[in-house]
Amino acid sequence: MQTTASGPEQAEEKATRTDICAAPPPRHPRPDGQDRYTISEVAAFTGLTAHTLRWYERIGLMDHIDRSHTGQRRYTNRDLDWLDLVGKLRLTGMPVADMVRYAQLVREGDSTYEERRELLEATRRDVLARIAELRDTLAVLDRKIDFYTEARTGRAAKRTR
Amino acid sequence: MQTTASGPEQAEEKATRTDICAAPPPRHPRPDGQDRYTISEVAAFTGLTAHTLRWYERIGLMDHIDRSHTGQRRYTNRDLDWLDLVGKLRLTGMPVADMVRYAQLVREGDSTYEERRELLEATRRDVLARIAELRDTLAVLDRKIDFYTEARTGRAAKRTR
DNA sequence: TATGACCTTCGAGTGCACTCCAAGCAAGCG
DNA sequence: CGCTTGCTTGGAGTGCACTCGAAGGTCATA
Repeated sequence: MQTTASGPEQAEEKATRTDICAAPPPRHPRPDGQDRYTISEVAAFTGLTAHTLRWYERIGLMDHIDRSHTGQRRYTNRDLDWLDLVGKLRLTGMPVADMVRYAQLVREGDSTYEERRELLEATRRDVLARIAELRDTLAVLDRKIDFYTEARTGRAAKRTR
Repeated sequence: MQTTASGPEQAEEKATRTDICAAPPPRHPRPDGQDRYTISEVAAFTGLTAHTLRWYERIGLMDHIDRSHTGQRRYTNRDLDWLDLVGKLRLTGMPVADMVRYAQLVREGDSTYEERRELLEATRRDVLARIAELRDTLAVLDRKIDFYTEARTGRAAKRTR
């Protein structure tokens, strides 16, 4: 389905994993035009490794990717959109098996709309819950950071770990 | 491994591990009073297994826990507080190794305040970033859910909340 | 005094999500 | 032509965070 206006933060996170550079959004402009990207182009664009892209295909997380006359993978913009969604779902902590399930439903056609909606709604609830947890954690972190900051500036406070 | 009799705490542990349900606080009231909890009490309270609690101690994520005269672990309220923090940090995706590092700093005493503060601030930034990512993902999910919902009702209401 | 729940240790096993390897084919370049 | 680079495959290896097993000790209750 549609792409997103989604952000550089995905590419950025991936980049952080491989290089240590974090400053400028290393957003590879999607090489628009011909809709037939090699695996290394897609790797550069998504931040995933070529190994991982092949693995995604093997486990059924992606449809069989189109091949060139010599058997090399040629990814389409549609594939890139799908990878974008997969990246987002991955951020939510959704297990790969569940994403594979969703991919299967998509392959099975329109009759699976209802089940897809349910799966997405369950995911949505998870995301909401996780955001709440993180906010909670943030409050704890802030309290501790305050403690250490105050200790630094000389004020006494009670001992925390 | 014939532990069927201890039903409630096992069921509880399973539940905590599988659903990340956040609605009703399933908070075991902390058994206040004597400050000397057995490992299974702590397991029931935290949702971790006894195995995991021993493992945390082995890897240095917890101080050496006090023992009874027969060598059994006796956890204090202070240990419970620490486990609470560990649980929160775990939710942020912080690697166990980093938590061990923090635990070491705590053991090393007041001179490590500054480093602890830095570690916590880095974590805080991570948490903020993750919340932003999740919000972004939520927007994508909502758009897709809308699509499926409209497909079902043949064009209908838009989602609120 | 014996049963059975619960505890101890160390070390090995599990599941997930990659991550890498080896062998081999194909294309572009000097 | 040989060299380099990059792609293909199936299968094996890695790192993390647990998770479990085996062998045995302890303790309250019947």
